[in-house]
Amino acid sequence: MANIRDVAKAAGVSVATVSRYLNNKGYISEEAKRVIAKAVDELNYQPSMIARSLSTKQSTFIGLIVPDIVNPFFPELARAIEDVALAYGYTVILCNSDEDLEKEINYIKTLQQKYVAGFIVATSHAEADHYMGLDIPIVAIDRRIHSSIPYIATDNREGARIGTQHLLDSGCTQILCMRGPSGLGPADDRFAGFTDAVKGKNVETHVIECPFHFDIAETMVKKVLQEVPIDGIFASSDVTAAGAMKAAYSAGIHVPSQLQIVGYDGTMLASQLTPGLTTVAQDLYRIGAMAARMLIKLIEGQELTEREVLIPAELLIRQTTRSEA
Amino acid sequence: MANIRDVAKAAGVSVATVSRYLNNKGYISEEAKRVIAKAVDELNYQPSMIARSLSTKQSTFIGLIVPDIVNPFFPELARAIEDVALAYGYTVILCNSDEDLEKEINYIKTLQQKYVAGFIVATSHAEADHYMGLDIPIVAIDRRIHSSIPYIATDNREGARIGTQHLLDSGCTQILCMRGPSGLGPADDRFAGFTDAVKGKNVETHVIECPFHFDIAETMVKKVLQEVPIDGIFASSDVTAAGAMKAAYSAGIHVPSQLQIVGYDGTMLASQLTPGLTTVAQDLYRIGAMAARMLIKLIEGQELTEREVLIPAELLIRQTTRSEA
DNA sequence: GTTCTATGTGGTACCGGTTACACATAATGA
DNA sequence: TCATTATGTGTAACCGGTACCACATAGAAC
Repeated sequence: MANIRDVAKAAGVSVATVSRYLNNKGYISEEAKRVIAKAVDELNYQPSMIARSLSTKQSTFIGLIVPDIVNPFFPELARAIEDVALAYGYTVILCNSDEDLEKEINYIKTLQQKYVAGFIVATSHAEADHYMGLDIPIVAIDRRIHSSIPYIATDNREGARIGTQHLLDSGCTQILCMRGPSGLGPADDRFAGFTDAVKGKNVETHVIECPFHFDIAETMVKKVLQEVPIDGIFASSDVTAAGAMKAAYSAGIHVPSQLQIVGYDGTMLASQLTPGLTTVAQDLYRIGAMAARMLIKLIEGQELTEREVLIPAELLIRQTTRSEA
Repeated sequence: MANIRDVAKAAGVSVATVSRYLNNKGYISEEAKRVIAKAVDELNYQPSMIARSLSTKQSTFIGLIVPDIVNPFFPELARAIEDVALAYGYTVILCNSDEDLEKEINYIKTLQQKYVAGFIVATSHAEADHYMGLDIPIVAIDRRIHSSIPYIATDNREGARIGTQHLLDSGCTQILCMRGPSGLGPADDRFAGFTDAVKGKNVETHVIECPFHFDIAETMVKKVLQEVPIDGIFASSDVTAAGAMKAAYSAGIHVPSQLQIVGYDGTMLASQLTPGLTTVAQDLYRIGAMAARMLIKLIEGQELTEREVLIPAELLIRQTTRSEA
């Protein structure tokens, strides 16, 4: 592979001029541009990003740290991030943290060695110390890390309120709330939204704390259905809602005529279930895209207009609820 | 951040000795090791991978090119690749090609500039020219690129045969095969497996060609159900099977008593549907892990024992089929 | 005519590693 | 005893860019 000196020689100019040409920096005559362009083309020259990074101490890598890409919540986010990163000439590095603090710290260390330009992080650790020291831009998605770190997420509280309200509007009077793990920001927010919606209303509510896991959700709901009469479920994720649907099916309870269910997330899963799952959809793509744009702004030294962005959620009414009021 | 010269100075040795220490190469005295280790520790020194790459022309980046990470087939693959990459000190770069040749070529060019060590590619382009020239190791997954490129996939033909046979064993006599796009390797193989299973048997078969898309599958199956009597469906993906389930539901046809369905892939979706989808599971994690291990072998100059690996598929019997023979 | 500024170009130190080579010294073998 | 080999270390060129600085030249301003 040709290097910049080869190009300079072929074009009969200095490396400095070639470098200026490549970066559109400083003065270059039209004649020089012409002759360099020709040389670049003839030699099929591609500048080495590695050498450039070494020299500028900057790179075009973005580290994306997610708990687990297999969780259907993250691929769409990753996709959005990748799309805008590509548009701006960046490349994304995928890291699965498994919510493991040590693994996460390790990744950050490794990627720092590789000169990543910034991080987009979805994590839930209370300890954010390891993020504070490093002088690399960071944007948090889904879960807030620290007040000093820009943060983008769905307006979970309002989203959950809307979802629960829909259950109310559809005639539910005995509602089960499958809240997510307490202590986890988004899960807490959604639970708060649920509470907002039912407060003062004439409904009986039951609450269980359920991890975002299909099998566990199914088992827990099965048990609840045997013990308490329920005509509506607000699940704080599509996966747990799917578990609830399965539990209802096993118990011979028909959805939505006997039991109505609202999920949360708006993943593909919700649309592909039978019957289609009514869910509170997060605009995952928009969150990811915005996070990427913000990070790139930070990387390129621009000021952020907002440091905390809440994206509204949208209720997608499908077949697990009876929409007539 | 401290560099190697700082460490050398602090330890009172030369940079060459420090470099040898870092790479476990050549002779170093125990005394030198001790004093360097101390300096490294005190300065919290981390070698720059960028500088190392520039010098050695090697990197620890692996490019993973998939059509779309949102397709539930790929996250698990990506996860496996990332896991073994991490174990070997590599980092994976995520690229979505959208099956777009130009985008793919662009990615390859960009990543070459960034000195990636190798590629893992899931693509379906007939033209593999752009992969031939580059002297970077490549491993293909799911879809064969070229005879010269190592390839790992599920034994799709045998998998489809098993899945179809299960339908036969469960008493189906009028089977619809929802085959994938013709010309696409895995889809063709699965169709061949279907044909293997029904050949010479006393069954009536119908075949439709259906892209791996939920809505389209639903629409197509709805139409078929109106036109032909069917008691079994072999879908060549879980997503299309899910579409078929929805179509059956809309038509008031009960699964599995009136219609049995077998999917393909063994994604999360299959297990989270109600009723649970019987499916031919690919060991995605194993495919990914093996691909990564093969690629790393290639990168590190080792010989491959096998250049083509077919991983057996496994039938997961759930509730969309009646297992009694 | 002199000073200033805009335009254009080249030389080269530097980023932070690796490694070929030179040069020691001690131990081994003939 | 002398040649050979194993062990240990340092110097400096090199990887392929960037960018500071010096140095032209030409036209404008005074």
